[in-house]
Amino acid sequence: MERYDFSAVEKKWQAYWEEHNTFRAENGSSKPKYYALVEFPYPSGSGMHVGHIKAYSGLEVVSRKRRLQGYNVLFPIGFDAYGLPTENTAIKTGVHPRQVTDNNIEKFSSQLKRVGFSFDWSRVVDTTDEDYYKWTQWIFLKMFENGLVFRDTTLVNYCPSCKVVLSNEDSQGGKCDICHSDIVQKNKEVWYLRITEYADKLLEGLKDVDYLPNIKLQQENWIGKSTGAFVNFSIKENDEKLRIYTTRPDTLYGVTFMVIAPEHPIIEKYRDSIKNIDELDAYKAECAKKSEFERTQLVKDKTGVKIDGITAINPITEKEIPVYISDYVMMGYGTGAIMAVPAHDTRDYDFAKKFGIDIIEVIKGGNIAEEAYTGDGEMVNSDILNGIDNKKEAIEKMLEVLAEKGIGEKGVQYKMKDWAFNRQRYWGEPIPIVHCPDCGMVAVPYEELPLKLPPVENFQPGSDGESPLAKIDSFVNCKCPKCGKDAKRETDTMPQWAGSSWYFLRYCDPNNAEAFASKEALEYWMPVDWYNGGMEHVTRHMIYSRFWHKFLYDIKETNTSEPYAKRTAQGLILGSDGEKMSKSRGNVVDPNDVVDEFGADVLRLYVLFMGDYEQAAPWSENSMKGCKRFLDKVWAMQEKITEGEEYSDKLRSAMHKTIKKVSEDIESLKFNTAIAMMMTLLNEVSAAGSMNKAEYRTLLMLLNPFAPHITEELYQVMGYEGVLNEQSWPEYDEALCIDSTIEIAVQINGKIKAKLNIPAEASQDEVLAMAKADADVAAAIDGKNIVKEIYVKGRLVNIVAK
RNA sequence: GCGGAUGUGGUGGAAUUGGCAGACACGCCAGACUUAGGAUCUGGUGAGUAAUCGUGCAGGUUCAAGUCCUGUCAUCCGCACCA
Repeated sequence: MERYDFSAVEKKWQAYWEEHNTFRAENGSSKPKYYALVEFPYPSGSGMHVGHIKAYSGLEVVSRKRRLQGYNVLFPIGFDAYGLPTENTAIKTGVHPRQVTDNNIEKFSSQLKRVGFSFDWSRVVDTTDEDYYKWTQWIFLKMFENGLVFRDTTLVNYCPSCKVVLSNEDSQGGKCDICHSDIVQKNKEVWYLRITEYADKLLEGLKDVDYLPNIKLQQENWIGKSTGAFVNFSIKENDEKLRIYTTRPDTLYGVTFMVIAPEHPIIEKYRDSIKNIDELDAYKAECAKKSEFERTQLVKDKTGVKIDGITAINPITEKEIPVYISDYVMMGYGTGAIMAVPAHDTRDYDFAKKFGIDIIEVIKGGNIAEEAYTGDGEMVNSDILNGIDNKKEAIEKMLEVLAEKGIGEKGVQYKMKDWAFNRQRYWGEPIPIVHCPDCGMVAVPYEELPLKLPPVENFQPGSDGESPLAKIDSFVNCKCPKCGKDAKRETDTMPQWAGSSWYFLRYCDPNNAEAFASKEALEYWMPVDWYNGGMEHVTRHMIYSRFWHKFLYDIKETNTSEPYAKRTAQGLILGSDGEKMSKSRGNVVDPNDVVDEFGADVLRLYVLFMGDYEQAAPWSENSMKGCKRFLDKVWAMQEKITEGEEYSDKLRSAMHKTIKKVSEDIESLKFNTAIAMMMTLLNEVSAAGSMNKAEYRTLLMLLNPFAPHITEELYQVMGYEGVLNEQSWPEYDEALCIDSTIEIAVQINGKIKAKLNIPAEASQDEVLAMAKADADVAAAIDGKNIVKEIYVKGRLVNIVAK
């Protein structure tokens, strides 16, 4: 036997798979289909790190197992290549983003191929490819046609460093998701997708899918549905109604003031009749200086200014109440105005204390002299509601009253906001809209798609927040598709998330020139059976892509309402220092280095063995050695294989148990214990001296999805028939997983006193008799009364004696 | 503040869901083979001399608790003045 030359063997089988198109998925096959999807990478200049490898290895194992189980498997890969880092590289180096992208994709592909992933390389998609983004634009136009696209001038999240407007999702925590600079607020006209129209559908759809519970929860929280009421408060000085949203209509009797956001339009409208307008303007200016992040920090010390000239009337008590502006009320949620109930809301309480406003208790149960009471209880000081429970009855009753009097109605609000859909940068899909002075916004005709990204000299964005495209006259100036007059093209591009919102559909039929995918292909492949990716994409990419897919379903372009039947998430690989891997910390591990030193099979095995797949785990080169040793032992075992077409008596139950464990653990992402079980089997074999041909063959089959190169090679070396990847997954028999003799523990009063080898079939009485015959046990119960005897089949005996 | 997760040997982590805690692996110790070992093989390895004690901490339920209940602490990750 020669020493295992992993490098040569891995190259050999990778070449074989490529030559034989081993992992090509077949459209229209009669086999059952299985669609396993992993998140396609952003091809950055630094290449992949081992985190990518872990992210793909999970469904890689599932895919290889499914093929052995007789499925026609679609396990595709592609590149989500539009985005700022590439463009920034282009600006810095002067190399065109197209070239940068091609180089990076090349690098990523070669890294992936070296690991031996069984992707269908004939279906690679690249979101920056004209044949791909043609359909991204096409879907955008369909949305435009269906009223889901609009422009609005609002305060937007703007990153001064990247010079782009960001969505809420991209500016969480007040930091730019790309460069981590502080976000500032800017008034700008930008594009939006009306994702809020799908809020309910996105929420409802979660009932029908198999996502991990915490993934569902995160999405639910992100959508943030709340139910309550809209109530109109009259203004004493004029005919205006101040409309508010509340989830607590039960507390209307406790409303002692109102607060509106500093940007609330009512201030501008009644500017002339507000006596302290200078003071309000000064406060507004003060607020505008704060970043969104500062403003949303929960602060105990509330600020605000009373509006002198606008007084509201509580529609239930008909009492006059003051109106304040304060930055703790946001224009972006509800109506930008609130009714304040200081007795039962901590923010209103803080504000009332500071400004000396009345606090009226309307729900019993707390001590409002000390703090706001936000719990439930019996209504007081509330006229018609007195004495009833606030949750059970008061809300319902108040809603009836509001409806009767015509001053309010039931309402629903979402935390999710419409999707700011634009970047003022070059490297993205051009938005296919023309601005015509007469016709307004006009869609580029479908037959003119793709609207190609024009070549430019200078990718640097304008300092005024204009896209570099705005500087190219030949691109900007065009004719209106509707009336033919001179018009101007939109120069914003789409945000990074656009291309990834539908890529899983393109994989089904990647070369289709007539449609984003054929109906037949979608019918056959969709939905994705299992989607695995990172937790960080649960509230962005996942929500966006579900939205696009649901829209396409509604216009009858797709056949399933949900794109992903099942979703799981892998844990991060941390650096060996226990910190998140990052270039700046210098703890990044390059898969190429590992493949060079240990081989692809060891890398694959280790990323799955290092811990719970769904949990974060630190990288350890030492631990990886264990995987290397295991594969070396599997290799060395070839010399000790004896003849035998059936499992031997000695190893039969071990074989069945191993098949069962590995088969089941793969399905529940418990790769670490699946691998441990195979190691255990090999240890047992080493102790027994040998295994036979049938047993070895099964071990190779089970190990194949994890370590495909070495197992294929051994399969060939051993002279088994055909190639391994064309065989079938081993079967097990539940009945044969049981050993004939088992060891059980004997406890006296819960303490272990002895171990006993018994026949598996022994009855309770027989086992107890055997237990009592044991010398240690007999000594322990000598002279005591046996109170209770418990036998847990196959596990233990517990005798309670006093 | 709200929500979620996690807490087990020197380390990464197992534990059939209430039934022998520490599988598997790393590391370490001893031995073998070697001119050599950061290679390989064999054995040992939670703590304690012992009885015993041990799953973040304090209680509780149970014949039996890492697992269930109550309280509490710590770490990590989301969201964050959401009316």
